[in-house]
This record gives sequence, structure tokens and C-alpha cells, in this order.
Amino acid sequence: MAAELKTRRISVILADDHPVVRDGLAAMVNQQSDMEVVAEAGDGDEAITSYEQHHPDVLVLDLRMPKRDGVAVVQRVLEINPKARILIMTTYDGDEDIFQCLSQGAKGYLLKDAPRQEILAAIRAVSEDRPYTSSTVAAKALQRMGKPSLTQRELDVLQLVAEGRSNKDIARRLSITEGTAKTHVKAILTKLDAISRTEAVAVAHKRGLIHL
Amino acid sequence: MAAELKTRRISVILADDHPVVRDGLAAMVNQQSDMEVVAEAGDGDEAITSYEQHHPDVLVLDLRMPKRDGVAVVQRVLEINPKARILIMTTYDGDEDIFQCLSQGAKGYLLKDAPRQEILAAIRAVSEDRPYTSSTVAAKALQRMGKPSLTQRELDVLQLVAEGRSNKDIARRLSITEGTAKTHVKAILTKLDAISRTEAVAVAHKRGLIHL
DNA sequence: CGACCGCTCCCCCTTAAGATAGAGAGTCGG
DNA sequence: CCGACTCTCTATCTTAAGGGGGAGCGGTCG
Repeated sequence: MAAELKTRRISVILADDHPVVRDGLAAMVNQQSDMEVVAEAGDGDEAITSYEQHHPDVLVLDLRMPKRDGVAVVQRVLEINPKARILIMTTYDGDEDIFQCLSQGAKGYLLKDAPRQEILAAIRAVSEDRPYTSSTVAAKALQRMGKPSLTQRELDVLQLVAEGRSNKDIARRLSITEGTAKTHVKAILTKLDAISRTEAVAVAHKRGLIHL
Repeated sequence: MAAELKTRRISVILADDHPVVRDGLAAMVNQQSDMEVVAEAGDGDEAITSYEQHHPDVLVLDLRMPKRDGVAVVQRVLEINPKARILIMTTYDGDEDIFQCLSQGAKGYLLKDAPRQEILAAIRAVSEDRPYTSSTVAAKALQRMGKPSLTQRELDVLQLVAEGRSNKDIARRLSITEGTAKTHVKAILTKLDAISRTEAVAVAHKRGLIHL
């Protein structure tokens, strides 16, 4: 490690709520001669303030974090710097999560069970502003294409359905009539291609539309 | 690092399907003067064969792994060596998972978002055959006490309910009548204190009775 | 402006789900 | 051997859920 070190190292921020994962990534990254960890964050808010302070080459981001979830962090960071290079690193492989992050402007998306080499390759790719998406993840993103998306109201209803609420209960909570609640549920069933509300919950969970 | 190194180091096997997590734990453990990682495993079967080969002081085990899940590994390893010292390290905080592992003989249970110090303390405790359970986890285990447990058949039915199957469909798949399926569902609702099947799924998921 | 969309409400109708109660056959442990 | 438990099945009844329509109203956008 001598010659190629002249060029500046890739600076990386790690945002993950598990100290163990941060340690693992930090160990991997700092072992490389061409990159280094400049900061770590344990929740969404920390990730944003850290980004503002350090403006790293790459932000490695977990999707599920306390205080502010990954998608919101992506949105906020890209507001601060539209050219920010963000690599999503998560256990969630639902097409909705993937679609949301990538369409919002994240440069890469990979799963936590990825081998070391792939993780490092992804960081390098994203640092050069090249998108990185593993084939399985890309396939999921394509699956999402063509599928109808739910409206905000439908997502509200879906959330309550997933909690096991009845149509009547949902109506009360959303201050609408039971008939309207049923209309929304029907729309959800149609869009998710489900026969019953319970199946709708299963489908929505698999796709990452809801996180129980 | 000199004097206290005379006593043999605590040997540790790490079983987790995420390379990143294994790296993180390995880095943490190997930095300590009184412990070392002797093997790693990426799935349940590997964990068992690794244990048989090395007979480590502590087996750190993730619950959700390919091929064979954590609870099954705990069972098998304790068959091999009833005095095995197993520390569960997972993201799942459902009372059922915790109860199953601890009642089966795991010595410790902690969550992946635990701070470094707690993780190391847990490994040391378990290595000395002292049980380690964080207060929040212990509280969950106590919650489980008094709650009725489901029969195997009820778990079968619950699984299908969670997939969104109708009573008729469940009956066909289990080769029973729809009436019997309803009887099981009814028993499930009563035991889980739920009003509808969808709520039952939500409760069962929270408690860790099913993993979607 | 007119088309489109999202949200709201309404109707009727069929089917699935849940509540209640009873009962026979099998297994297991005291 | 006798409870206790599990699994199975039965029947009836009430209510919730789902299918198929239609329709008004406030936006937005070409």
C-alpha cells in the first residue's frame, strides 16, 4: 500500500442502529487502503447531522432505524445535497422499500447478508457515482414496475387493517363512514391482488408496504 | 496484555448469516485479551458441525438463520453437550422466541442493538455458566408466563391464517373439515385474546409465534 | 374547460367469519 | 383406571367481510 494511496481516500459514514453492524462495517472498510470511516450514526437524526458535518463521499444507510426511517433520511440528505451518494444496506428486500429508495435517488441498495467483497465493491461503485444494485435486488425493483401503487389514504387504512382492526373500528379512527372504509379496503384488495384482508396484510408485508 | 493472559482464553464460535455481523462480533471479541473467536458459521447446520468440532466455551447464536433456525440449533447442541453454554444474539424480541430459547437451556439472550459493553459482559457471564439476560428481555420472558400456549395443530392453522388462507382453504390443506378449521381458529383467537383472525396474526407476529 | 384522480358516501347481495354449545376418539400421566 | 388434553366433527345463529355497482365533490393538469 503505497502508490495508489496518493489519491484521497473514500470517506464513509455508517448509519445503523446496531453497534455490532457498525463495528463490522468499520472493520471491513478501515482495512481497505482506499477508504475510511469518518463518522458513525445510530439513528436517522444522527445520520443527517453527521452528513451535514462531514459531507462524506458515501453514506451507508440502514433502512430501519429509530427516530427517522431510512427513506426519510434519503429524502432529507438529498435535499441538503442533491449529489449525495447513498448506499442502502438493509435486511429488507421488499420491492416497495427498494423502489422508494432508488427512485428517490439512492445510488445503491444491497442486503446485509451480502458477502464482504460485494459490500466493498458497492461502496467503491457508489463513491464514483456509479449505481450499484445486486441482481436479486434489481429484479425486485423491476417486479414493482407495473404494480399499482396505493394512495396515502389506502396506506392509512392498510396499516389499521394490519393491526387487526375491523372496518367499523377503522372508520371511527379515520372519522369516515364504515362504507367508505370498505371502499378503501376493496381498493386495497384489488391493487394487492388479494382475496381477503388477511391475505392483503401478508402481501403488503412481503412487499414492504407495511412494517409490522 | 501480559499477566492475566496466563489463564486460557474464552473460546467463542459466532453463528450468524450476515458476514457483516460476524465481522463486527469477531472484531470486538478478538480485541479483548481474555477471549477469541475459534470459528464462524453462516447457517444452522454449520453452527452445529462447528460446535462438534471445536467445543467452544461459548456459542453466540443468531435466531434466524438459513437451513435450521436458532431454536432447533439450541436443541441439537444441548443434545450433543447438555452443558453447552449458548448465548442468543438476535433482533427478535418476541416473548415466544425468548421463552423457547431460555426454557430449552440457552444461558443468555440479548438483542443486536445492545451496546458493545453489554455484549462482551454477556459472553463473559455465559462462559462462566452464569445466565445473562438484559432486563428488557427478562421482562418479556416473564410476560410470557401465564399466557396459554398453542398446540401444534393450532400453530399449523395459525401459519395458514397468517398467509391469508380462508377456513375452507385451510381445511383442504390440512385434510380436515371447515368446521374443524373454525374450531381451531376459534381456539387461537381465544388464546391470543384477539377478536378477528387478522388481529390474531398481528398478535402472533408481535409475540414471535410466527415469522412472516 | 374538461378529463382525471382521490376521497367520500350510498345501494344491494352473497359469502365468510365468528360465537355458542355439544360430543366422540385418542393419548398420556397420575 | 380415570381425568385431562388434543383433535376431530356436528349444528345453529349473528355479524362482519367482500363483490359490484353508482355518484358527488374538490382538487390538478393538459
